[in-house]
Amino acid sequence: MAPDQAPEVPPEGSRLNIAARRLPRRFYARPSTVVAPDLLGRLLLRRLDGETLVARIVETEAYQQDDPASHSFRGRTERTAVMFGPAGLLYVYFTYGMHFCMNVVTGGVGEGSAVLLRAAEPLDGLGSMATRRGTNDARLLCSGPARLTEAMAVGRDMNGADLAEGDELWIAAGRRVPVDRVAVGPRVGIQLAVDVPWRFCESGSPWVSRGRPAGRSRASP
DNA sequence: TGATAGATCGGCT
DNA sequence: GCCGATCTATCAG
Repeated sequence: MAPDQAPEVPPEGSRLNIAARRLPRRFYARPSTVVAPDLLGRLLLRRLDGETLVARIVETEAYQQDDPASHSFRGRTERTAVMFGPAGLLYVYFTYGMHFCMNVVTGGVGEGSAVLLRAAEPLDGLGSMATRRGTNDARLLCSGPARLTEAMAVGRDMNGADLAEGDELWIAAGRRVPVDRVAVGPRVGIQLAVDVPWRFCESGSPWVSRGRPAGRSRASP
């Protein structure tokens, strides 16, 4: 820990207070390109075995149906059905034969839009996350969509979970990242529609995934 | 420190 | 069959 950093640690009570405010369904019932940047700084909470894991969202990506890179692009299938459901549901998919990623469904029913949760800053339950991730490096716990999903113990069984009402997984208001500290860039791992800058992350955050927006990468000591 | 290949399997062409 | 909203290990410099 660097003494010169002097991070402002909020009192326990204030953190709990912030964490208690669950985002309502209407928060998600907006265009994915609006919800995605608005999710930065929010708190992702997971109740697991009597413990509550907490992670602060620092990176997201927006997807829409008229988007060749979106799973919903080719219309509704059994796999992508949740994406076409009501806003606030969780869409979990399996990829590359070994990884799960999680999205929050946005917009209206039948719209097929969602926001991919790409990275977060672990706040509580680090031990539990570390065990599942198989590493003690805090930066490697949630800095990537599949990493975040594994750290939060989200799997296929969580597909379709309701973040607006369920008690296993939800998102609390936290503190929104100011617009001037939101960095925008092209999405990661996408071959199509690379010109669409729908990736959002907290500027300068050490918790974002690798493959940062090209251009500014201020050297780290 | 940075780039590259391999792992591994479900969904879609 | 092929490719993918990824991660990790390994190799080169």
